[in-house]
Amino acid sequence: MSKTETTKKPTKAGTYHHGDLRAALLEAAETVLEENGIEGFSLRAVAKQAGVSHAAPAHHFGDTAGLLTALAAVGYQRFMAAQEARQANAEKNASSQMQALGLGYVDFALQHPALFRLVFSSDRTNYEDETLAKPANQAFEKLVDGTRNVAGIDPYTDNEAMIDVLAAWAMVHGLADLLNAGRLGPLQRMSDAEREEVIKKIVGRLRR
Amino acid sequence: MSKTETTKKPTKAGTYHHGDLRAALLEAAETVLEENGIEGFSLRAVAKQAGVSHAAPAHHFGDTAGLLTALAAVGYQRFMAAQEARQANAEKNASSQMQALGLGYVDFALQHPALFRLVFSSDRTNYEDETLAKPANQAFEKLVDGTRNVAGIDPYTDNEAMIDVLAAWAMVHGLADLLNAGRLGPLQRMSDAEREEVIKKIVGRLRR
DNA sequence: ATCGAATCTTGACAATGTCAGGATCAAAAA
DNA sequence: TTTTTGATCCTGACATTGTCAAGATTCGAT
Repeated sequence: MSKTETTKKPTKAGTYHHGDLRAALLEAAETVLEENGIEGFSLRAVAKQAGVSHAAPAHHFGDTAGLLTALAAVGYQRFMAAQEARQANAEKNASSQMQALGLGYVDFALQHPALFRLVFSSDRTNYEDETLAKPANQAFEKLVDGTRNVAGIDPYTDNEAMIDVLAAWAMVHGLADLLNAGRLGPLQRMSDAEREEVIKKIVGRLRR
Repeated sequence: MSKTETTKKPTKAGTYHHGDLRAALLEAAETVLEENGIEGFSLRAVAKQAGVSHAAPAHHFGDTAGLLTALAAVGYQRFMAAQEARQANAEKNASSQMQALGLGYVDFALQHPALFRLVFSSDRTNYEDETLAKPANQAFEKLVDGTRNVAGIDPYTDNEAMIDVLAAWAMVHGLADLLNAGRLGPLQRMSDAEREEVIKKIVGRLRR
């Protein structure tokens, strides 16, 4: 950014070294992913979007799986941000906060469809990588916390409460994934408000 | 099969024309899909597996999306077969038959993981194609029928019953998808019998 | 028996992921 | 200040992929 202009300018910034290419590549990757979908994702398209050579990403992420793994970690930030936004606008009692988690889950799927697939249904991410496993566990912990507050019991010590956790996760995830896949035709064409009411009713089928 | 052996033998059958290449390609495609996963799926690998030239599939399916769409239709046959197998071994009352639908759903996901993804979470299938839309609707009708038998009301005329349909679908689909993605660690390492008990408990959270 | 259409092959092209080797730059070492 | 070392980024190459065009082969109807 602050470097003097050199003769050749292989990058937008005019410097041979980019400065923060890793972050720029992640941003470009998110753009390419949302535009082309996960099956049309291309490493070279990411490089072009970032204005660097086609082999540049390898130095920061290794291969495609490495880049997609790092991008999935970013996806979890978007995911938890969507949930926290819902929680901030919801009443502070346990059950409203729990419902907000579910609505945020669906929000994320609808606002970032390709990222949602990358995070939850891709073979090209490596969950053994700590940079991805950590936010994934954080997101799960939010669900466990919410359930603990509603049920009044720690799911890690009470099996029935852990069943509640898994049931809530499965229900909301299935709803989000089917919506994302366009498999719930009538729901897709509703207004946001209408759809939200139906979603609340569906999730309301979750009882003990 | 019954043709006389010709001099050159570009195909396994020894004939220039294969006879039923379309079916052979579908079979090969299913093999390649389960071996390489959906993201490693390759048209040329399918052709090689079937013993024909790399461009042969185009004459029967157009492009990759065409082949995958036809393969997804096959997937729905596997899917409904898994459900019917469960129903055949279940008690004949409405609620047991409904539970069997769910268990068959999960069976399909675990027995055909890549096919499951192709059917439910792929951008490369065309649901406007009648050959795919038809079995998809058939599968949905099985769910509607099951719910009608349990609730005693037609979901197409009663909104609450349709909510039941969607809730059951979302719950079971989410469970199957998360299991398929390996995101439910503890459940994965259980024996089939143990896992089935937990699954029944989770789905049991579905009440009205 | 012949002709047209369907079936399948061969060859080519652009695009892709990945690797090897070289160019450039920043910052520590001298 | 100069040198050096390692990180950063580029160029070029290769095998693989999907798709198209054109030719070869076979089937079926006339």
